[in-house]
Amino acid sequence: MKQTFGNFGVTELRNACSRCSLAQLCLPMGLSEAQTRRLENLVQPSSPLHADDHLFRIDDPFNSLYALRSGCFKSYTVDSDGREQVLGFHLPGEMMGLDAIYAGRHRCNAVALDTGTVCELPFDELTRLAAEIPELQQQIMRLLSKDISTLEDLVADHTADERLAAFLLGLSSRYQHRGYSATRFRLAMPRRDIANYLRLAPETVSRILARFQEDGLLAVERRDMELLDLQTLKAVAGEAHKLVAAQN
Amino acid sequence: MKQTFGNFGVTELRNACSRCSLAQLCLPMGLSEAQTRRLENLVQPSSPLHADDHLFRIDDPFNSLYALRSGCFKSYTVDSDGREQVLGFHLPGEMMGLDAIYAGRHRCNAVALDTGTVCELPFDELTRLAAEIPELQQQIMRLLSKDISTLEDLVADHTADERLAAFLLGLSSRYQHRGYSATRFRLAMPRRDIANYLRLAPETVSRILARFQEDGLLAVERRDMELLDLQTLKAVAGEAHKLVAAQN
DNA sequence: CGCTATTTTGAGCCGCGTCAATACGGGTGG
DNA sequence: CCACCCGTATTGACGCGGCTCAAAATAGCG
Repeated sequence: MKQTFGNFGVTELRNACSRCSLAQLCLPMGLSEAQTRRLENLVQPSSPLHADDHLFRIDDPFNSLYALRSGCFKSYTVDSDGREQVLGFHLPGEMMGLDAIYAGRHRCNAVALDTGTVCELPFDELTRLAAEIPELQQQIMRLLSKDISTLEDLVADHTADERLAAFLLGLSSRYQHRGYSATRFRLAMPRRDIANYLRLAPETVSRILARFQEDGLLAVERRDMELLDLQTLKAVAGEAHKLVAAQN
Repeated sequence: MKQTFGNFGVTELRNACSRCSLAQLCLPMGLSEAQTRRLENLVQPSSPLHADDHLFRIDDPFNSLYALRSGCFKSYTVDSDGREQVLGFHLPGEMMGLDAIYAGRHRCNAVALDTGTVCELPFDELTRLAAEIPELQQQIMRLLSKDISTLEDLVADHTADERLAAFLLGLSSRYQHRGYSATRFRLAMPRRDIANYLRLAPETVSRILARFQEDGLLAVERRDMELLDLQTLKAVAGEAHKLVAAQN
């Protein structure tokens, strides 16, 4: 029974916000049942992306926002010297492409770090619906504003220790909100990407992780991370604990 | 004739977007004459702020966005160690408070660097109007998205030279858009604030300015700045030339 | 005309980047 | 099942950009 055809498939492909477990983290947050159904009608079907598949690239015309449904994505720019600048990691329920609204073209690349699916939201339809549903308009603005807050935290100049501790705590918190363990998780990204995101060298990340492990703050084995002392990690992160390490 | 009373004053106090020279940079951008008049009806009168006057502070409840009408403002946070983190400098026509939408409370302080006036826009009224005027809804989202783009540029890790050159070019461009000289302007902020914004030490900013001057790229005397070689400055700024050095 | 804040200049140092070598691990083919 | 390969991660040695500390110039202001 591997293949089912007929009009059965159409509703299968369409991502139904009203039945999505992420609804309370994602765009439908705060919307009524009826409003959510109107929103889900504009979600475009999309097939899964695999590791290294790009969702969009710099200068692509901006037509849609994307909500991540499963998997983990990375957004990044490439500067004039050809060097990558990681802007954020995205977990299920988070939006991608928000920075493209202003210029009308994508300002960064978005690539899958593992297999995942996205919900495509055509922007003109979305804004039309937002004009009719005040709660949706409000929610879009809140998501945009949240991205600004996150980036404001990221630009603050902190030491390498503070940045890394804050990054791990941010991931922890985001996994927890999604129903996963706050203390044990698998890093979807290589050290190089973590380092780049935090504006550090990969060697520095490696050394600090080793030291945190010596100090009993965590246990890390390649991509497998276990946070052992959240209290001290928060102290190390200092003010940077607000660095939720997400968004664009 | 220094004092005029009576109902004459009421319309004086109200800031009329339709007669404001900044309309094409600010929120009314892209709005029709009629739409602009509806917008200006919700602008709250406000008296001028002087240097060091705060427009809002961290944790103040968020009720309004503010558009700068004249003067120059600085937004900044204070971390757990009591150290300032400058988030941006704001010129006339730019918005302040956008990062507060998400949390419902202000996430930064906004302070006047010199005497200036702002237009207060009550956020609930603004969103109500935005639901009726699609162009306004669009414009608000564009401004939010622009802030994200600006911060994305700021987080990129560049050398001190690149950062400072990009900062000066960003100011130049913003002054030019407002009808002022692109090459001669007065810095509204002390070195300390410039350095903090660029995540550098004030001494570093001072030294680099001295070197830029030796190299004939600019002439600077305290707050008075003249850019002499935009071409080379752009080359120094490299990719960072997009750092418009503004917004939140 | 002194007082104070700002800016500049100098000297030394340290956190983190760079370079280089090694270790590890997962995948592939024999 | 093992040998090999190659990308990822770790570890060590060293250098440098920019920070810190200190002090001198300069300007604004009462």
